[in-house]
Amino acid sequence: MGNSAGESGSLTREPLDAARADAFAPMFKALGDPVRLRLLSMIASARGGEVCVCDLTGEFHLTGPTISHHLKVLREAGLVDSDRRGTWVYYRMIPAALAVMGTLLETGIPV
Amino acid sequence: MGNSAGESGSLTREPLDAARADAFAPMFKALGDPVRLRLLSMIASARGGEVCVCDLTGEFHLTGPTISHHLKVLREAGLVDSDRRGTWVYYRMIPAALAVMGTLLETGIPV
DNA sequence: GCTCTGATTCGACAGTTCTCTATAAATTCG
DNA sequence: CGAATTTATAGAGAACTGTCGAATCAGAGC
Repeated sequence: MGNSAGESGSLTREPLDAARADAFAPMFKALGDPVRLRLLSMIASARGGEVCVCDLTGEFHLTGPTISHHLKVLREAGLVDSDRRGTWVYYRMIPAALAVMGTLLETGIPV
Repeated sequence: MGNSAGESGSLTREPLDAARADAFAPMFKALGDPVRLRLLSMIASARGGEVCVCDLTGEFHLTGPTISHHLKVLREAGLVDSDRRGTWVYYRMIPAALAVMGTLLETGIPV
């Protein structure tokens, strides 16, 4: 890839350059809202690897359009993908995205 | 700790409840800005474990107050801590915070 | 085709955020 | 003390965000 921020990609190894920061920040930003964090968690932990929007909406005291908006933010951040099957729309996680973020946050300190 | 979201804490294991989402979202939100992502990276990767604000400011095309604002956001999110020694203020990472976030993002899928 | 249901888009509004300038606080040094 | 330096706070303005209600789009089934 030829980047200058280390192959491990960890934030703690060396300073992130501006271009990479611009690329990664939107992912963190997408998770920076409690509703989206729960949505992603529901999607990521769903049995079968995907979940219907109809099963997400009821878990929040929010209208459909608002849930739809948050799902769009997650989608545009590259964290999830969706596809329609008949009447319903199913969302699934993009595992590589979470992996990238997780790698960025590695401290090298055992938890 | 007696939580209901699993000891591993991973987002992918089971859905995050609202209270935990409220607790964790601000950390992600704090990293959701490219300037703060770079600031945290500079702080986290600094030799000696800490860095003087005077060494951060020059790396951005932003005024001092703006950098100060972003550092405050990182501090209030619990990601960094600061202390003044003489004229200068030094910031250092709180490693446990990054570890918590990293654990949340674990997919169980080897990178 | 018409209607019903599920999901998204549109338009609006209150609240928040990012940035700046100006000012203030903390500390050192003469 | 007074001046210089470094960092933080206060206040303001433009831009963005989260939420809603209304309208629209996509399919299923009569």
